[in-house]
Parts: sequence; structure tokens; C-alpha cells
Amino acid sequence: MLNQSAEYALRAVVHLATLPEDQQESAGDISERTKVPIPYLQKVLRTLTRTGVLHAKRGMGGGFSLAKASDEITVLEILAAFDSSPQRIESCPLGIKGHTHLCPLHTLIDEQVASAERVFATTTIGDILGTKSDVRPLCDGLARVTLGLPGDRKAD
Amino acid sequence: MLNQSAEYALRAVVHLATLPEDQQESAGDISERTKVPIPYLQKVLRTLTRTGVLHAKRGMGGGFSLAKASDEITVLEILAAFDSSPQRIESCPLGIKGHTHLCPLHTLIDEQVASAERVFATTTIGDILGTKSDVRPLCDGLARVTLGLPGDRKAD
DNA sequence: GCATAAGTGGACAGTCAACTCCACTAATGG
DNA sequence: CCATTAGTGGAGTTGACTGTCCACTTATGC
Repeated sequence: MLNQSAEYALRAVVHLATLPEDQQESAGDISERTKVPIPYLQKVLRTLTRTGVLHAKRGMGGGFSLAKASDEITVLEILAAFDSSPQRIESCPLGIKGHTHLCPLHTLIDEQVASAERVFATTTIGDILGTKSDVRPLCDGLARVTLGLPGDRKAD
Repeated sequence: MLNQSAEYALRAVVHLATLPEDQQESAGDISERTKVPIPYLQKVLRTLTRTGVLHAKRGMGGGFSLAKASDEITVLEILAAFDSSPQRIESCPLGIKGHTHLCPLHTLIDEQVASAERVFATTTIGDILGTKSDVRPLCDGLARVTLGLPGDRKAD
């Protein structure tokens, strides 16, 4: 569904959105929280900065922060930055000319793609943070501190 | 959404399903109809044969045909043969232990995947052929035979 | 202003999917 | 039974994605 870069980017953005204000966080710290290899995360963060999703601050005390409000960042926008947005089937993949719409096979597939695209386009990072759930966004173990769940069972 | 192998496989199966009875068709002929490079299509057809979707017949007059009725072949079944079925997110991708269900971010993504999976699991090749549409399945140019287009232009 | 912290840019290596080739085997038919 | 048609199996090639490294630039603080 989505490539690694996009997955990592979503994690980073969701994580940054949980920080107070426009607090900076370094790539190294984000890497720990999101469990993403540092060198690769840096590259992902650079792309997010270039696309205007994040703001980067150099030097001591620097790091990354959201470039805009979390409810102004859509999931699709992040996927698109890594060529990972659901790929609509615009025209007949066989290259048959003169077809203005798709055959039943490709229509079926495109409908699923379109459905996902629609959801990702209308869901913002803010929406994700606002979702009611026992589990904090990003599957983050941080929030469980006070819960003190006994005997955490491995999921795998 | 789906890889090339799966796309090619769907084309081939849908095409074979339009043939009368259990008529054989050679890889070369299928290749022309589906606009798939012959060597690669051969490999795809071999996989479909191994998975029991197609039946292969060697020698002169041989070729491929469906191994079962078209409404007994699901789209998902074909995708799965090429590791292209929608990939559900079973457990927290960050490997955080003790989470029995996903966080909002991964739940959102998994819901889209699950939705597509459900549709593909319940749609058969027969359903696709039965769909009312002006356009023949497979974006098929076959209907153009009588048009007698001179010098078929290459699509690319 | 020099040391240090931290982002930037680009080159480089590994892996896997997409795609090709070729030698081999099986079935038909004259 | 031999030539031809057609599927089989496996090795080889390419390119994109994943992930790493390093030299360079910017900003802070003493």
C-alpha cells in the first residue's frame, strides 16, 4: 500500500505533531521515537522539509518541527511526497486507443484505489491525533507509562 | 496497489475466461491480446498453472485454459499468487510490545487495505465478465477486428 | 571567533521486482 | 520417428527503492 519512506514520514510527522507548540526535535531523537534508522530518516526529513511539511532549524538546539498546523497536513500530502499516493488508473493500461473509460476489470481496481485516495486526502494529521483510542498514535509506548499494564504480551 | 505480475495475470485470466469452453490459447496469442511482453507473460502463466488457476497443455495445438469455472476464481486468489494481495497491518510496525490493536495512524491505513481486500476476495472473474459496460473486459480491442485498422500502430 | 551541535547534499552499496534468454521436455502429425 | 509447436526451469540483467556515509554548511554559546 505504501512504501517505507512514506511510512517513516508519517511516523515522524505524527510524532512531531504531538510535541507542544513548535518545539524542535533533532533527527536523532525522532529516530529513537519512531524506530527508524537515523541516516535514512534524515533523508526522509529532508524531503519533508523541501516539500514544506516540516521546518528545519540548524545548529545547536536545532531540529525539526511542523511547518503548519497539524490539521492542515493531509495524509495524502505526505504520501505524495514519496510517490506513495494510491495510483489511480487514468487510462486503459493496455494502451487501447479510443476508450474514454475503463473496462470492468480496471474499473474494479481503480475504485479501490480511489476510495483509499479519498480517505487519505480528507484525513489530516490532526484528525489522527484526535481519534479516540486506547492506543496513542504511532503505537507509541510512551503514553503507557501511567497505565502500567501488567504482563505486556508480545504481539508477535 | 498491485504489481505488474498481478496486473498481467489478471489480464490473462480475464481474457481466457472470454474464450468459448476450455479452448486452449498459446502464450504468444495471449501476449498479443493482453499486450504483455511474451517472455514475462510465460513466467506469469507458469505461476498461474502451478497455483491451479490455469491448465497447461503442451505440444502442437497446446496452450493455456482456465482450470476451473470463471466464477470460482476470485481476484484475490490471483493477486495472492504474486504477493500482490493488499497487505494487512497485523501488528504494530514499530514493534512496540503489548499492543493488541493498532494506533489510529496504522488503523487508518489498515482499514483501507482491508476494504480493498474484502472486495477482491468477493469478486470473481465471472463477476467482472458479467459487469454491464460499454467497454469489454480487459479494455479489449478485439471488438475492433472488423474495423480492419491498417498497420496497427504501436502503443509506444 | 572557535568548538560543537545539527541539518544538507550527493555519492555509494544491497535487495528485490520486472523483464529477458536459452537449453530442455512434452505432444502432435506427417 | 523426426520435425515442429509449445510449455518448463532456471540463470542473467536492469533499475528503482532502501539504507549508509561523508564532507560541507549553519547556528549557538562560551
